[in-house]
Amino acid sequence: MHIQSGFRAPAPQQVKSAGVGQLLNAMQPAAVTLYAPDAEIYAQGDKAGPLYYVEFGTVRICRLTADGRRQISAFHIAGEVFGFEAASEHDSFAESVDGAGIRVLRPSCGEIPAQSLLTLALQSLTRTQHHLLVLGRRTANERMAALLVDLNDRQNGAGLVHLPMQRNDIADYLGVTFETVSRILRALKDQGLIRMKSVSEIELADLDALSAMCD
Amino acid sequence: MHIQSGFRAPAPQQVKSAGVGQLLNAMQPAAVTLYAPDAEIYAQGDKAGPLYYVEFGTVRICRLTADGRRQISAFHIAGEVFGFEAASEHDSFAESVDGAGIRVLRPSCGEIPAQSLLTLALQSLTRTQHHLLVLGRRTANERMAALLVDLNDRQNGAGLVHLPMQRNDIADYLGVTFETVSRILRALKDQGLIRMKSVSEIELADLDALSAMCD
DNA sequence: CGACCTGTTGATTCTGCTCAATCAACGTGG
DNA sequence: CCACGTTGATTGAGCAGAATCAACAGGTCG
Repeated sequence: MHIQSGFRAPAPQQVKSAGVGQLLNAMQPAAVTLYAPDAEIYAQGDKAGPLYYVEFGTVRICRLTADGRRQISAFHIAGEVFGFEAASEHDSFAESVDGAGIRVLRPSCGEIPAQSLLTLALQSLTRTQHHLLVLGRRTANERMAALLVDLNDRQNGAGLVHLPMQRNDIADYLGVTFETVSRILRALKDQGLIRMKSVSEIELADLDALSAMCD
Repeated sequence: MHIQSGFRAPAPQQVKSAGVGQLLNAMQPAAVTLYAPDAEIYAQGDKAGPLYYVEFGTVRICRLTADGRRQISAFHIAGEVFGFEAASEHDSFAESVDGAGIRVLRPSCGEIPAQSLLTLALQSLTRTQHHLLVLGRRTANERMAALLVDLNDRQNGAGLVHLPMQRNDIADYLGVTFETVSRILRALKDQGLIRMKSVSEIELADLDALSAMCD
């Protein structure tokens, strides 16, 4: 369930990803829709086509195995676009993580600007390939470090990382269990690499060391 | 080192992936270049731009961690196109697995057909996301089953799979060690799911069971 | 207050890695 | 033709990292 809303973005400076600007111009975004935490944005099997622009909040893109194991392939934060798919139906599904504001971009008048869409798809591909390396060849500690460094880069880069998602989501993104996430954070804290201001606020005390852990 | 060659494709029926046809027409492919096994096609840091069409043989797309661990993000076989990248430089590298014949597609006359390129990029993204699920949430047995079923689909689908790559490559694609690959194949054989005609020829004795292992 | 949810921590198990030996296939040179 | 070295695949023994099972603490909300 999602609620139409005239919500305005609380984000002070809206940093759009490269290529997003053109797309927004060409596709005249709809009003912002607010999705409650864990609300479904689109489901596996839904007709693909419209794209989604994150005004604020965080979105997770997921897949399930037949027996219910979940893998989150990406988190999308404010300023990013998601929802493009090769087939006519979505084969992954998207959910709001923490209450996200989304604008639907419909290919209504005129045609889809393939060029800027291509740019976004290639960026997404690059990041997914990088995540493959993380899941295939890194230890749990290194995976966690990779996430923290990545979030730091995508947030203000000031060394204070906000985790909008909970442990379960982090676990399913990193391909480990949530207990392991907890233990890894504890270990990183004990090593002095991070300081935990709160459950969802982490200070990267030694950014160099963390970066070195993930290339 | 690669040798210019007037090689002709030994593949009897050349099955092009969806979207490839248009691209080939628009980009007038160059002559086939033969790459010896393990020969580099492009390196990390190389200027990106040209695309590559696999005439025959197999190509691997790789990334390395700082300490040398390798992850293969994809194998490309005859009829597929690879080499598109978001940035201006490749951040992964491509090598011939078994002696591959490659045509370079240069965006020479006219501009790149963004629409068909987008189709390919999205297909690549979909497959990479699916592979993420395999690496993040599947056991070694399931990963091997996934590869066998995938190769079977992309080859003739007749239940007799040819492995053009060696154990080391399989391991780095599946995110396990080559010893584990060996053991898994042994286990699948003992369970009667596969029969090993040779080191590189595997008969899928129970395709249903193998498919069930990976959704 | 009690039920519930999230996160943390502990004890134990197990999957897959590491280290290592063996074997088969091949090519080379005497 | 055969001894030798090399390379890839298989197999074994022991270990370690992460999963599983389980208990518990803190916070929120009815």
